Amino acid sequence: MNRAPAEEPRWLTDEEQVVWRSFLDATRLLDDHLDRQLQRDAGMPHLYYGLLVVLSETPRRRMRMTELARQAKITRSRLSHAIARLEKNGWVRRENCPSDKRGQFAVLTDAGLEVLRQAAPGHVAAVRQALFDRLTPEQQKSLGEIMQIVAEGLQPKEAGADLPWLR
Amino acid sequence: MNRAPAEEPRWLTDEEQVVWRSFLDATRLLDDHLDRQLQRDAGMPHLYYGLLVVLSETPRRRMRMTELARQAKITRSRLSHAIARLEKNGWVRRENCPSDKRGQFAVLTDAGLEVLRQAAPGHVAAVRQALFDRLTPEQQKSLGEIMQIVAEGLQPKEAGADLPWLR
DNA sequence: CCCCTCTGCTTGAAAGTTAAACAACGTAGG
DNA sequence: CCTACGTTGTTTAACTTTCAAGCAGAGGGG
Repeated sequence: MNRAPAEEPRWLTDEEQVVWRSFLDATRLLDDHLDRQLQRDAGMPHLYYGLLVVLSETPRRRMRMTELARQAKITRSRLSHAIARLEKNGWVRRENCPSDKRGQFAVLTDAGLEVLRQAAPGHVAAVRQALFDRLTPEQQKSLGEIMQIVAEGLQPKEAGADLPWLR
Repeated sequence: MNRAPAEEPRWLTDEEQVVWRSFLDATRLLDDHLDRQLQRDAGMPHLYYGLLVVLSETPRRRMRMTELARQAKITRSRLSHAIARLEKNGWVRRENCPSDKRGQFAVLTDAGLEVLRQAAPGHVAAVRQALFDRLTPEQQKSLGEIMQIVAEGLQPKEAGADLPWLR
């Protein structure tokens, strides 16, 4: 049997600790801030807003469920519930996929596009004010590179990877 | 009456869009990843683990509820629920504050400390593997600076700020 | 064609979070 | 004192997310 190696783990250094805490604090606060802003101004959480945005940028304002889950980095289950709620609001409707009878499209309705148009300016302003306006161009660039690396690291190309939208 | 200015909002540039999407993707994936890791290895979500960590670093392994909420950047309501759950697990217990009869301390139990000890190595490893090991020292430094700025920007010192732990 | 497996998506229950209201205590001013 | 108001923490209900099945259609041998 495999005995656990029981080596002393590589704890975070003091500097790393500080970085990590700042990261947790910033993301928690930012998430909270944007969720609140959108709940107030658009009547939905940030994630749901993001789904509408993705749909709005798509050729016929529609996308297959799994693909939408992949873009949003969430599970299909979560997406199912979210779309159900957005459907109840009249902002999204479902359509069957002609080529695969199991498939569903989520389609952004006119009402959905309208809600987006209403909320977008306030939302961009909030994002700018909380993030971009506080950073130098170099920091913005650096942030982009870092986040790109982390995001890619967490969605490896290999088969069998534990990706939310495949759970 | 104030007429809305209705100026064209400053939309995100293409570069900013890319940065912002990467940020959302990375944080969403990382959150999911660590939540899963801790749910599997410690039987609790990341946030709850963080509460135990904070308590463990405190003089007598205890902290007032509001102060704990402030450190964790969450609402007192959320904390109340979280502590109730951790209490049910036997990892935290509540104690009355002698000097203020409204006050409560959350106290880390021995069992709580033990669960932390068990889970900590795996958790550090996960954080390293997903974040620190992928970044150069310069990037780590930059990330720290950026996150510090964002976090501070979202918790202004002025009275009347909408901070989660004061809601 | 049949069987088996895989894929796409949904469902219902449990767990976690939010928002609003509340009880109880502290505190400052009259 | 005593009143008014702020603070501390909890509670309820509504909402969101997760987890574990589950169902129906696609796909690939035999």
